[in-house]
Amino acid sequence: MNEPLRLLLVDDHPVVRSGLRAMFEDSSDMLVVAEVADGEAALEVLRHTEVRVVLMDLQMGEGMDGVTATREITSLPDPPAVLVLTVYDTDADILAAVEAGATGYMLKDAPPEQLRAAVKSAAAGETALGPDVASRLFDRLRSPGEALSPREVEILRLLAQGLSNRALSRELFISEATVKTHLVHIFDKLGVDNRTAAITTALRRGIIRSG
Amino acid sequence: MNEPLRLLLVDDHPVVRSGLRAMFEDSSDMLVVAEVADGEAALEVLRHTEVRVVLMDLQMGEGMDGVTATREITSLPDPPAVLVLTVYDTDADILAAVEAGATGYMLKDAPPEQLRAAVKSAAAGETALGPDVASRLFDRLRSPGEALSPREVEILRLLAQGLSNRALSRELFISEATVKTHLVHIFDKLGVDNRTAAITTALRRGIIRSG
DNA sequence: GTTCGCATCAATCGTTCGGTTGAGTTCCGA
DNA sequence: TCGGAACTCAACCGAACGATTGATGCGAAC
Repeated sequence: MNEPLRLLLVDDHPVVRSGLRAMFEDSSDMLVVAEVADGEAALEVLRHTEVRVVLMDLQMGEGMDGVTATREITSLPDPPAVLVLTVYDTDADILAAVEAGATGYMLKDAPPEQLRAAVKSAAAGETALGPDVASRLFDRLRSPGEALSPREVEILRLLAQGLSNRALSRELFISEATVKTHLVHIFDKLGVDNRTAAITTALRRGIIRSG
Repeated sequence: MNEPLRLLLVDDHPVVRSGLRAMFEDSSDMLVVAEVADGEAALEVLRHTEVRVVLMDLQMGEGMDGVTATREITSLPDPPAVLVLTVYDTDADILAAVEAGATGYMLKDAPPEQLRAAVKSAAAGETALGPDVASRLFDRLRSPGEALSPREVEILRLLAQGLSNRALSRELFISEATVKTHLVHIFDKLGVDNRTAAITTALRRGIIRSG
């Protein structure tokens, strides 16, 4: 362990970047070689600088978002490890990051030692998950949670536009009775009992997206 | 300006706290006298320590949330200024903080100089608002009768949790009739005719956030 | 000192929603 | 070929929702 671990910080908040920098500069075995505010800049740095671990925020106001950047980075030849560092532990974010090739997923409320340990794990190619994250992933895998059928997702998507049952039926060329049947199944699978709760739950789980 | 400005940092993220600390320690005219992770701890510190400005995060995983803490702090005798520092600029967050007595409202993606300037403004008793925040508030004041009232935003926020009218009335200690009246106004102002459409419209406009 | 916005409550009424039960189709895999 | 999952439809009913009308108190603005 002669050479320090070379890190790249990607976060759109100056406050967070300087906090991370301070945190890692305490360790003589780590070196922050650059810090940038978005995905494009991260890729640019990686083009001409050797980096072992990228600390990646997911939500970035403008520019390339974290998931996209992670996907791009991990598809590079001889890529650095990407350790996602975010404030959200929602299923949608976690799954998206893991699917994009993230080596680890930590929450920003983690204590400094945990973060440093996670960076070292990531550098060694090991998966590093925060405690909450690990349990959440585990829950998900253990109980498939009754996956929604394609038709049900379609209903949910339109439901989130604020359509009534009648409007839904017209949009999908089915009867209102069928719409209601689908809704019953959706409510059941999501563990809710009305359409508004269904929408927020679906958004949280990443089943649908708003916008 | 002999004595440095005494600051208290309240944020549940160690990373952010150390980032803020680093940011303010660069200025010899500011001094971080303590940093804590939740509202209760903040109040405890204030009991025996003189502080001029409190840097307050709104979202804190456990313990007293930022709005409540702000309300408590500003109701103290000879209270310090509370400068809210968060990542969200939705009407719901901003209005709640202002109602609670916050002196300023800044976003975490603000550059260091802006943050330091905001702290000084707050210490002088002046309101300090981030650019996006200011324009949001400005829009409201410019068009009264069209923008949602604080109460309406509050209703909307709970509505997005999937609560029924009855549940809303219980949560807010008002009658179901009043809830319905608010909903009528909300629907009217948002140009929708049901609660699900109201939620998605409010999310899209940044009036509330999901999660 | 009156107007206006805001928040509160009440009563009524038609509509929509959600729960229940039951049943027909197709299609795929065991 | 049998069974199950997915999608479809129907009828019923109580509960929740949304629209309407009307009313009170309060504070800030003008």
